[in-house]
Formats: sequence, C-alpha cells, structure tokens
Amino acid sequence: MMQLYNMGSMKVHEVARGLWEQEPSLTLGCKRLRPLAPKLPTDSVTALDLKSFIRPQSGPRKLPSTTTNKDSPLQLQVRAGGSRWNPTQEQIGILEMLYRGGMRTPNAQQIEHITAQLGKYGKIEGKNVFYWFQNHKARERQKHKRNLHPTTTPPNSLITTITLDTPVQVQGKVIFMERQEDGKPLRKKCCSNWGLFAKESRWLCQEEEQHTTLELFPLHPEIKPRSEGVSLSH
Amino acid sequence: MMQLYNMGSMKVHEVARGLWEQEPSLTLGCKRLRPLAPKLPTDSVTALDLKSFIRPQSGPRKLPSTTTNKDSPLQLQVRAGGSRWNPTQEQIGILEMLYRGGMRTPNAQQIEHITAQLGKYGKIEGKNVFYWFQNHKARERQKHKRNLHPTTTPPNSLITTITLDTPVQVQGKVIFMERQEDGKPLRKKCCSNWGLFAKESRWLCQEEEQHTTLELFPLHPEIKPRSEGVSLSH
DNA sequence: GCAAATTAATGATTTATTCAAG
DNA sequence: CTTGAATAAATCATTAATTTGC
Repeated sequence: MMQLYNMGSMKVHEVARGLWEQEPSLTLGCKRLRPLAPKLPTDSVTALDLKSFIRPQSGPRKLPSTTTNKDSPLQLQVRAGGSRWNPTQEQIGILEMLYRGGMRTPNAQQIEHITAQLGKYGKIEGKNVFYWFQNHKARERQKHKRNLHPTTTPPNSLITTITLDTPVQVQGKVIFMERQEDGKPLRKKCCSNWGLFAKESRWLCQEEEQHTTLELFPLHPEIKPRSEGVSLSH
Repeated sequence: MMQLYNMGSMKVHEVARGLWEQEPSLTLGCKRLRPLAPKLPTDSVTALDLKSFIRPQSGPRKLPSTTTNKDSPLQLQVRAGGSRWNPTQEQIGILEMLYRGGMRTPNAQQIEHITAQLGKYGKIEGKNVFYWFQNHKARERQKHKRNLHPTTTPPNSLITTITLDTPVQVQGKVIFMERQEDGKPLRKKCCSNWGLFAKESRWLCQEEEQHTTLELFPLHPEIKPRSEGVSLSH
C-alpha cells in the first residue's frame, strides 16, 4: 500500500519534480507545469477508492494550478464534469434516522458501513455520508440558534417602508414596488434572512441597469452582515 | 470494495440497528449501544488503508459516543494510544520545498505520491501530509497577516490591565492572575488572536468551577468577534 | 400552462479555531 | 512553545423548487 512508485534513490528535488509531473496539463502558462511528462502508472486497484473517500478523485473544486496563488487573478473556477451526490428519499430517511438516533460524526468504519447500505438505494460514496453529517449537524445547530433568538419582527408582517423615488415596501420576504414607466406593481422576493436598506435614497428600476447595489440588514439579530453590500439583480 | 457486508434485503430500521452494533462497547450507559452484538468481519484487506487516509482508524479525538451530544457533560476526551506523526528533517525539507514551489492543497493522488516518497525517510501516512499542508498554509497566512497589521500593541508587551476582584493582566498571549485563596500566581494561555474582557467585573478562579465565560476582543483590528462569548476552561 | 428567471436548500470545500502531544 | 490533529464555522457552487411574465 502507498508505495506505488518505486523511484529508488531519488534526490529531494527529483521527488518534487515528480510531483509536478502529476499535475493535469492545464496549459495555463504556469512555468512549473510539465504536461509532457509521462503519466504515472495507476496499477493499484485499491488506491482509487482510498482517494475518493474524502478527497474526491474528480479533482478539487478549484484546480490546484499549483503556481497561481490566492492573490493571482488567474484563479480558474473549474469543476470536473461529475455532478454532485443527489440523495434519494430512502437515503435521506436512513441518514435522518441515524441522526435522530444520536449519530453525529461517524467514524470511518461506520461511514463505510452506512455507505454500503445506502448504496442499495442509489449511487453514493463515503465522502457523501461524511459531508451529510457535517452539514446536517451544523445546520441543525443554526436552526436551533434561530429559534432561541426569534426574528426581530414577526415574519410575513410589515417590516419597514423605505421612502424612495419609486415606492417600495418590504413586507416579509417580498418587496413591493412599482415599475417606473407605467406604475405597474411588481413583486420581488428577497433573500429570507435579509431586509433591505437603500444605500442612497433612490431605486433605479430601469431595464438597462443590470444591478442595483443595496445595503441589507439582518432580520435575525444573530446574523452578521457582510462587509460589503450585496447586489440584487432585477 | 465497499460492500463488505451483504445483508441482503434489510429493512431501513435494520440498517440503522446494524450500525449501532458497530459501536465500540463503551458502557457509558447509552441505551443505544449494543456491545453484545458480534463483531463484524473485517475481511477486507484494502479497506483499512482507506479508512486511515483522512479519518484515522484510531478513532476520532472525541469518541463519537453517539448518544452524548454537545450539551452533554459526558463528552469524553480520549485519544487512542497511537502517537502522532513525528516528521524527520528530510520530510520537512521536502514538504517545505513543495510549499515554496506553490503547492497548497495537494489532491489525493499527489498526497499518495508524496507519502510514498516521504516514507523513505520515516513512518508517515497520507493524512499527515494532508494536515501538514493545511496547517502550514494556515500558519503562514497568520504570520503574513500579523506582518501587515502589526498588533495594536507590540507583542509580548503589556496590552491592557483589567481591574477585577482578582488581579489580572493580559500580556501577549498569556494571562497573569493570582489564585484567590492563596494569592499564588497563575498563568493561563489565551487564544493567540484574542484579548480578554470580563463580562462582569469579577473573575471566579475556583477550581470547582468548570468554565468561566468571558467576552473576548480581537487583538488585531481585522478579526471580527463572534456573536457570543467564548468559554475558556480553567 | 410553460420557459425563463430567481430563490432556497444543501452538497462540497476551505478557513478558523481549538486541543493537546512532545 | 511548537505543531500535529481534529472539529466547527464560513464559504462556494450546484441542483431542486418556486416564482415570474407572458
């Protein structure tokens, strides 16, 4: 296990070079990529499942690209073709039962077992199970917090009225406003956790304007606003 | 791979039960643990390395204990006997070279390869490589930030003195205080990025008190405080 | 009703924080 | 005090649902 490549007495720098040679040939102009290097043999049968357990074999969300760092504007956002896990009702049912039963962070053996069982109801990998518990735990915790701190105003009731060139009201999650040309009423949904706050006291409702930047304020006290404004597209 | 246990046409509740039966027999009084169930056969040779890749087979730091949740005072802190990775100079050298070369989050195949190479210089697992890059990246970033925004006050110098029943000073990362009963000086480590701020103007320093909740404030201006106080255990 | 647009939900990753071995 | 290990929080990205505007 693990010693797939017997490179004998390689020196340190050769080890490093060998690793770069494994990079996918992206032709990004990165000086360290060596796409011409021969593909390393993947003769190990067992190692593949190993890789897919947590680190997906479909490659990282952001291609490593190894020479472009955080600050680089190059940063490609590529996700390999494979789509994400789409759980079936049965799978969710079992997972929720396990969760209600008290399971939070299953260990590797448990994950393995769960995966094997859930595999009967649809395609699934170990990492999906792992992530499901992580996310479910975190989101249940969020929900719980939300319940402790009730919303500042009751939902679906009038929150506030913003005085603008175009009449706008924020009611629950829905923004009521009128189209400027003909006065026809329009409704816009708003992100559930956020109220609206106009940066300047106007609202441009013209078609040619792609985005209007608005300040948002949290409906729930525990939600902290981002540093910059959020843009809503019309 | 993955289908180690052929349970045929199990029903959902049987799947769930089967999973509990895999729990280690902790005898914590958890009603759902079923220590009497027969150990499942581990006839798979390859699955073991799979488990150890990220999720260590030695078990999570906190035993899952499946029925004790966050709020439970039971929370055992057990780390399985195996000691942690102790990297050799050669290993660190190679890893640092790779890091300087631009590698940040190696994918599974890279990890596999690195592990194989570093294995020549000492015992090492894939997860060690994974964690090393995670930690090194995070700590380099910290160092970098620290350099951009010099601390509000120079490190290792007195930051502030909080007037409390018990004399307390915050000096660098360390809190100096005196034990209430005998006045014996105590030092408490503090999270590196946070100063201390007493919620109420007192500090209970008795051994029988398990936790003292304190408000923290950021030492660096760019760090945003959480919504609630953070508890430091004595 | 339906296609396009938008939102909410949630799967997948990354980053921050904490703990504790050595 | 350093740093390996682990967990929690934050964030990103994709898909299912819902709404919109004919």
